[in-house]
Parts: sequence; C-alpha cells; structure tokens
Amino acid sequence: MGTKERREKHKEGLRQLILDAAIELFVTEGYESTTMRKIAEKIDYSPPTIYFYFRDKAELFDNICAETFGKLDQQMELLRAEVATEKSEPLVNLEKALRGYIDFGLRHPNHYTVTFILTSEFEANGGESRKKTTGLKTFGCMRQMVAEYLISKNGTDVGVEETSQALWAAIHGVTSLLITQKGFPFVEQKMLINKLVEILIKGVRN
Amino acid sequence: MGTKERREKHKEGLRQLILDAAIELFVTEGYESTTMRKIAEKIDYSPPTIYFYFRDKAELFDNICAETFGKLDQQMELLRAEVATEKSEPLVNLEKALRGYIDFGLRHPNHYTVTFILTSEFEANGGESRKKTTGLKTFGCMRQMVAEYLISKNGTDVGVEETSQALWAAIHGVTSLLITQKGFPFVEQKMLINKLVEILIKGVRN
DNA sequence: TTGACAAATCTAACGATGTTAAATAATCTT
DNA sequence: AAGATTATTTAACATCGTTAGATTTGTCAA
Repeated sequence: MGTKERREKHKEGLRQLILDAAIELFVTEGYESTTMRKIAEKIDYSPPTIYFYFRDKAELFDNICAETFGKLDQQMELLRAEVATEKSEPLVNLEKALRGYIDFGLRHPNHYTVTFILTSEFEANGGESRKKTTGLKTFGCMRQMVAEYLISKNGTDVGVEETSQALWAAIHGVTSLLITQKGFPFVEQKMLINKLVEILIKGVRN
Repeated sequence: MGTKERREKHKEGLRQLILDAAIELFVTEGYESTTMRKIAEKIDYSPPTIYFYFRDKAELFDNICAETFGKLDQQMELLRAEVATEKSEPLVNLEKALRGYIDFGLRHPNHYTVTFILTSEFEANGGESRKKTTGLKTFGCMRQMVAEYLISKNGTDVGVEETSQALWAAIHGVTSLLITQKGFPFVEQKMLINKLVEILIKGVRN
C-alpha cells in the first residue's frame, strides 16, 4: 500500500506549493496585500483549497514566519556556541546578537512585521498560535547570551529577565521603526543602529 | 446674514459629533474594529455622511491622534520649561521625558498604535498625512531635551540627532511591545520600564 | 412667496476581503 | 465494480471602506 504514501506525498507537495507561492507574494508585497485569492491564482487552484491545508490565513503565515525565524535562532545558537568554547568575550557576543537581531529584522521586514509588530489576537482564538512560541524561542536565545554575560561579570545571573527583555525592547524599537516609519527623517541607518547599540552596551556594562 | 454662520456652526457641530463618536469606539475597541458604519450608526446618520466631513477613515483618525498627541507635546513642553528655569538637572529631566513618553503610550494604546505602530502608507497617497507631522513634532520635543543635556555636558550638541533617535527607538520598543504583544510573559511592567530607562540613562551618561 | 441654486444627507451599490456550505470530482479500499 | 473517504470546486455570505446618484434640506434673490 504505497498508494497512501503517494497521496500523502502529493498532499505534502501541494502544501509546500501553497507555502512557496504565499512566501513569494508575501516577501514582495507584504501581509495585507497577499490575498488568499492571489495565492490560489498563482498555483492554479481555487481559494478554498488552501483551507484544506491551513486553518486560516493567520496559520499559513505563522508557518512561514516560524520557518524564517528558525534561521535567526540558528544564528544566535552559533554565537552562543562561540562563547561556550571561550573563543570570545560574552559582552562582544551579546553585542553581536543585538546587531544580528536588528539586521535580521531589516532583511526580512515582512516576516518581522507579522511576528512582532502586528497585534496578535490569539486570546480571541482557541489558543496557541505558533507566533507565540516563535517569538518566545527567538527571545530565549538572546536571554541566554545575557545570562552568560551577567554570570561572567557578577557570578550570578540575577536580573537576566529584566535585562534581556529591556534589551530586546530596545532593539525591537529600532527595527520596527525603520520598517514601518519609512517617511521619518532618520539619520543614516548604520549610524542609528551603532548609536543605540553603543548606548545599550554601555548601559549594561556599568 | 447670520444664517450662513448658523449653518457652519451646525456643520462644525456635526463634525465634532463624528469625532466624539469615533473616539469613544476607537478607545474601547481599537482602530480596525471601529467601523465607519458603527460610527454612523452611533450618531444616527448614514455612513456616507462621514465622508462629507472627512476624506477617508485615515484622515478621521489622523485628526483624533493628532489631538491626543498634542497633550503629550504640552507635557514635554512643560518639562523643557522646567530645565530652562534651572529648576532641575537636564539628565533627570531627560529621564522624566522618557518615562512620560512610555507612560503616555500605555495610557493611550490605540492612539499610539495608529500613530507609531501601524505602517503609514502616505507615499502611496497624495502627500502629507497629518500623522507624519504629528510624529515629527512629538519627537522634536524629546530631541530638544537631549540637546540641552548634551550641551550641559559637552558644551556642544553634536550627536543630538543620533542620540535622540536612538533613545526614541528604545522607548518606542517597550511601548509598542507592551501594547501589541499581550501574550508574551513580560516581567512586571514597571520593572521592565525601570530597567530599560536605567540602561539608557547610564548609556548616554558615559 | 416662490423658484433657483447650493449644501447636506440618504439609498443603493461596487469591489475587495477572509471564510464557509454544499456539491462534485478524484482516489482509495474492499 | 461499489462504496467510502479525501480532495477540489462553485457559489455564496458577511464585512469592510468607499463612491455614484438621487433626494432632501437650507439659503438667498426676484
């Protein structure tokens, strides 16, 4: 009975086809402009077919964003591994993490928007939208790096939670402003990021 | 010919009636849920009437948000006046401004969302959505306070632009995260804000 | 007062959106 | 081949912001 498997292969294939079409539209046109009908048209299926593979539009894009943010997690994981092998100092690794986060957000503005800027209404729905866990995991990586720095400095990681959340908030601030407020007369992007990171690193060091 | 005036009075009155109805819905239910039809129903007019007084939904809420953010500007202006009369130190006033901004955003989450979180598409439209100028003015107040601190410290205000934008980004980060990411397991709000402000102040001081 | 003109408002509808119900086609199982 | 399950489609619903066009209301001059 390889028939069932073939069927599931096809099902998996179509699922991926939907995802790919959605991603391409999403990356170039953003969340709101990426219509269920456009996705369907792109793959030559009728709109309701998508609902056979994804509960709704939110779940579809939860999947897309979770996958992309997985790459950021990997990147962070790499940095964390570095400090574990004593190859570099905790504070410069933390700085790298901050910069990596911002850079990632700016390279994937639509993913970032869906994951961290658009308001999540998953209390209205049944429950655990994947967005929640995606955000949690990504943040978790950064927290560990903060913890390692605090331990290397104070011998204890007391205050990790506040500190890492505060840092996260700050870098989320630049990232989201640069993405959403295109009309604002910002100073040059790198300069702005450098200044913020400088302030943050100085601020945690004392 | 006081007749024409009476007519304009009535027009002004209805305009305000629309604004008031919109505000009430907006504050309790947010931007998306505040429908043109709901507003119309609330004041017992038909939906298209609103378009006689406001170009579109965006302009209607631009007006609402601009008015509210005017209060924040006043508040900032007061702080700035304080330092001008040598009553307090620039750095503590800057800290007050940071805290005032965050607090204001959290007290008016929907206004804040429309003004600084939702992506502004005023390049697509004809031109100067008021949102742009609202944001600029509010930011301008904070920049002046940064400038006054820098001058009091270095004798010059070189670097104001980067510094004030970096600080703005940071406090926008907490504000927007606390507003939009209700499901995230944040530490206690005051603690988070304290930590961030502490980092920022320490960071600019050195 | 009345009739023309303008301002204000309404009814009806358009074109999108996400989503669902119900009918149909395709595939698998027996 | 018949019946049951899975996959897909057609048609439609409920909303949304918004607009066109008719209609009422108000103003002002003859």
